[in-house]
Amino acid sequence: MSGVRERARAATTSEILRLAREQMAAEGAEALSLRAIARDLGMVSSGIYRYYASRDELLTALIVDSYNRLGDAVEHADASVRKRTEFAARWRASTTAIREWAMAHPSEWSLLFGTPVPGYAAPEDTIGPATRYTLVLLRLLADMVAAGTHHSTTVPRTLRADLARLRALADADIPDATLAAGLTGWGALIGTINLELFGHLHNVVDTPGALYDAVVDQYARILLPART
Amino acid sequence: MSGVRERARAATTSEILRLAREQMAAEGAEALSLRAIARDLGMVSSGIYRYYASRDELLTALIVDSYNRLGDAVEHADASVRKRTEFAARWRASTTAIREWAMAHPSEWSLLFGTPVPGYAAPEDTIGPATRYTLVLLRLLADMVAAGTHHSTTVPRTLRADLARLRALADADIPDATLAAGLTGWGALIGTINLELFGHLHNVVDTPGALYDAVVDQYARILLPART
DNA sequence: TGTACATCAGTGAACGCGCGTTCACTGATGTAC
DNA sequence: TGTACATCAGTGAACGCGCGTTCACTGATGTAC
Repeated sequence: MSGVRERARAATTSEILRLAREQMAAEGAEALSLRAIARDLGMVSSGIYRYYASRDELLTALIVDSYNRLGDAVEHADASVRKRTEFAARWRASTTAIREWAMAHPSEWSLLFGTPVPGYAAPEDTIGPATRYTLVLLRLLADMVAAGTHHSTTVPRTLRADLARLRALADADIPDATLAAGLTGWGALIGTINLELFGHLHNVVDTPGALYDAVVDQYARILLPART
Repeated sequence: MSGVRERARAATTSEILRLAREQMAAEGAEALSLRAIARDLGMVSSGIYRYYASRDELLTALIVDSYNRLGDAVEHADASVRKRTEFAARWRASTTAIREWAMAHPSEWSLLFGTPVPGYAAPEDTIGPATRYTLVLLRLLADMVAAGTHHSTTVPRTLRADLARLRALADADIPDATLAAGLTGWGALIGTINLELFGHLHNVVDTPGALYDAVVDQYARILLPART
């Protein structure tokens, strides 16, 4: 039987995650404390250990959960574009979803894309969820290539092995030039959001959304134009 | 008189900074502890307060110091290109210097470009040093424009006020399109370094230097080409 | 359907730890006359 | 050049704090017969 106990356990487990997210939002990702979560739960501090064996394990759960939420958001945004051949619309929808998720969940974004928590090493479990939002973009590139888009930039030779691996991950025959442009775009998107969230645009750019849009447009121009 | 006392004081003050940097390198930027620094100094913990009034003040000093070191590195790299009209060489030298500094001082980079320390608000003193490395790039743009380079991309209207302010900062008549491309390039450079330093390229890109070079080249193509 | 036992969520006390900061002090270095 | 006083670097003890984790426990929920 599934049982009352099992359901209560699941409920508490996800309540812990919820409170942890709430606490991160208030105090920052590194200030996360098992004792504080227990306090919020109305439970004695040692009780948490029925659910997570250590602080690191909770941290891993949080990271996996956050990557999955980001993945959900981006997948949903891409899927919401009905005509799958409207590549520009899909690009805009997916990339905009990334920034919107970041703005809505800044502390979770910091957990994923900010300074790694000192002493914490992400286990393998995080890899799958971490690639979800990137796979949306990779698939978009693959669809574009299948539809005849191509790029002709030369690519540094040393990058080729890496690009071959990416190609395997995407499971589609995306040319090096396209993949390389995708990678640099990835850095630009994440970087622009980081600049904004980490305060570097204060007194520099008052409308960070417009700057992000400019980046999105710039890479749209690089990635989308040439067809045969 | 300058005096022995004064010189000893200056020596200790910068020794504290040196030990703080060393500690950050070992333990991460957030683990920085006044007591640990005092221990390393062979001084009782309260002694530190003769030199820095609080942890925040030491943090500020560290940030200012790090920005200045980064600024030194980038300024020096740009200045090392004799022919000031070799814009491509200057661009490559300056941007490469940024990544090299980051790789040589990862914890200081995290302090500057990673998740802000929770509860810490950077005071005004940090602004000047923080802009030094960006001013190198802005001046490069200004020199290019003065030599006849121009860009024709359309720029989001909302960004124009921000760009006007940047123009004032650079004290040169750099067109909106050029400034906008510079801003997106900024995000791409910082973002690519962050991806590398924060571990996102593990199992994705084995030669992060090549990826960074690709970004540098890409923005060289965007920023440098068209002349009249 | 009822009883005997096993499971396991949550308790409460304790461990050892390191932290930032304050405070009254000592004793050496510097300054004014 | 010598003395009297002021400055100030560094001491040592103490404050109150919060943390992660362990451990033996109680009592309610679930399971097997």
